[in-house]
Amino acid sequence: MGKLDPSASEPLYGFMPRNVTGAADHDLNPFTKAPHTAQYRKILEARKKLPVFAQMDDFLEMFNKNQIIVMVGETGSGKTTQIPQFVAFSDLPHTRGKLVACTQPRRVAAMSVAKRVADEMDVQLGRQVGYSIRFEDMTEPGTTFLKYMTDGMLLREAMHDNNLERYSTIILDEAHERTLATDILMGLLKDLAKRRSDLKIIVMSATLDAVKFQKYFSLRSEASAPLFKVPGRTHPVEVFYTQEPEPDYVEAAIRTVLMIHRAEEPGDILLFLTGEEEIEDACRKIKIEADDLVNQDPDSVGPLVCIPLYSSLPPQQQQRIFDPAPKSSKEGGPPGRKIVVSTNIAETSLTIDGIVYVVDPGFSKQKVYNPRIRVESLLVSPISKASAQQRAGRAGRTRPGKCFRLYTEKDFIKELEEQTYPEILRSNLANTVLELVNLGIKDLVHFDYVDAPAPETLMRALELLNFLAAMDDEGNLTALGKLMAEFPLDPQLAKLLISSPEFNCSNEILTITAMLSVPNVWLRPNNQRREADAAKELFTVPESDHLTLLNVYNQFILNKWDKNWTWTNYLSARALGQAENVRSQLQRIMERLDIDLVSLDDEIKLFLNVRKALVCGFFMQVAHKEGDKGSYTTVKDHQVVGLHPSCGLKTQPEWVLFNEFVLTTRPYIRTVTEVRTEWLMEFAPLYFDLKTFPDGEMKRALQRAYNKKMGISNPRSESRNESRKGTPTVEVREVKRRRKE
DNA sequence: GAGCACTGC
Repeated sequence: MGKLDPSASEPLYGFMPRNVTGAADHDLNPFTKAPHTAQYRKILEARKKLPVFAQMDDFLEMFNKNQIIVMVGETGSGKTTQIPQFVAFSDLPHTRGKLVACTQPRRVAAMSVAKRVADEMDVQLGRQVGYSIRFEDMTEPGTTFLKYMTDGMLLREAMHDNNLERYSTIILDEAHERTLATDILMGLLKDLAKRRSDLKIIVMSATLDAVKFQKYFSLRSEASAPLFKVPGRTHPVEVFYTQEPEPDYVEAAIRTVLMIHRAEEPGDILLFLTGEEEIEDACRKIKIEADDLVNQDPDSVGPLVCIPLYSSLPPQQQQRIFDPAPKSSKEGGPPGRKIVVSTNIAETSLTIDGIVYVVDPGFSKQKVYNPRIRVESLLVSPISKASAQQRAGRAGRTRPGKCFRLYTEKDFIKELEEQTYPEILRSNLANTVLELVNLGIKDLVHFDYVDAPAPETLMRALELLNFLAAMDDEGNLTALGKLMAEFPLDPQLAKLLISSPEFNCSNEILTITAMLSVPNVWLRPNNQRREADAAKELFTVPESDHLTLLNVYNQFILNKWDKNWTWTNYLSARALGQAENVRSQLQRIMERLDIDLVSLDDEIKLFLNVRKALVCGFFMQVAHKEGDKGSYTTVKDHQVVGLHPSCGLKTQPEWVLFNEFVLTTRPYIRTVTEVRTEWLMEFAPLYFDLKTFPDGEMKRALQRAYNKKMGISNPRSESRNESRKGTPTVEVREVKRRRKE
């Protein structure tokens, strides 16, 4: 029992901060003062069986004595639900108007864990226990004292409160996943711990990274942060390797799956492949071969269903992974089996119960960043040992299982990296650098990273921010940069949005920005490509894919009453709904920052202005047509690229501005708008400074435009919206306010 | 004439 003293004043109920034991066994709920429900007692019994529960007193002792703890617990230890509760009982944050925060890399995890913990504590979700994720704040200020949140959300909060004063303890969960946000938070918290001796920090991770984190979080150079260990609770998984390397991993995977189906005990199979196309293809082949097997030998081979799983699948189809395995085709016949063929989404984000066999070819698509040409691309690469272990673990969630690795044991030991490269080493950091500078970190190169990014990556980010006029030459954030950091957008998009009132089209740019921030809205089912392309054609604005996106969004809003509209037009209702959500969030931020929402009545002029505005954000992503084979060369980087086949442009204009550079079968630029030479020189004079261009077609084109401009002499353009001159002044003419919600 | 690993604000 805790130190219950009935005379003590509420709401402490006799608890002493940092001195609580046996916190769960009271008759009354100390937070609501209501008697505990029967459900509470029942859940409490289950909690008591968790490995971590037995270590509560040990944990509290270590927690009370130390400012920073590194904690490891394998799956099934209960750390994510229990540790934050132990901390809350020790901190009693509500008595001091503070909160305990626990971060998660994913939204669903933050939501579902918060719900579970609210039940465990016998309180209503959103009151004492809540969660906070983008678009949804399920907390009650003044009441909530235990908050689960996404790591990105805590990073946003840090921008407005550098000391994170509201929190008594911050718990970073799943730190081993090394998301960009977690990595930045680790750096910030390490520094913050020195300034706020009252703040406690717990870093929770899988076993392999613990020593690295312990060393990183040693506040005094001699002592590592203490480690608290909790055993996991999973079933054993037997691991098999191939004798020889497999030349074709998809073929080998299909063979292995069928071998399991024929020869192994009942139990579902999880096969990891790398992407949508590969998965759909493998499912087709498995289905054909399995049907063959059943036909040949119906007495010993049962039916098999093959279920694809990847993130772009509609939620309804994703749900199919929870369907039970098929029944025997006849009474007393061989049992059926379910096989899920999945991307990495089944490695961490989604858990499928009943999986007994895992087939792991050892590959996944991974993001890589090339700072030289500023391109992020996806590459099929070997996974890490940690990842292979995680995959194998998926076979042992309900009972002992087996994992078939389609590579040799020698390759596993010698060739696979220990850990997946952290995201911070594989990403374009333009956004992150803007965030860090906004957080007051000026010396980005010497910031205390867990793993420091390549200096060239940081230089590229700084260069971009400088060209966008977000930072001055001394590395300080400009007024414009401050505004840009307020938006959850890439710097180019933020700059575009902030510049758009100058062109009287901020309502339209707001829509385009939202559309560019969500997944692809165009659906193109394999067997209906022609119909889908024809449907898309009807929305196409010939000179600009950006305007096409604007058009689609506006039509979507006009037809919202029609449930079939998206479907008949081959559009993703999910993505369009997300765009609507993002748009309203961005609009709220614009209103808060007093950025005007304006439009023009004249559509021709409006569309021209939208294209001009695009130049203000994307002048660094422009390509010039070279030769007559339809190929383009990007400005400054001189990459030869083609217009992506999805591009709606009817001609091949001399200059195009693009949203992204994708490296697939060949280099493509995607989501493209035709722009004019004089716009480039007028709205990005420093980037398109003739002196900086080598001789060639591009320079000659710029020279022609320059001569023409000098000929007609336009003094106004000299002073207009120079790219390094900070916030553009807003001119409002012919304006009407629209969509004022 | 092609794709979208997965997250997050």
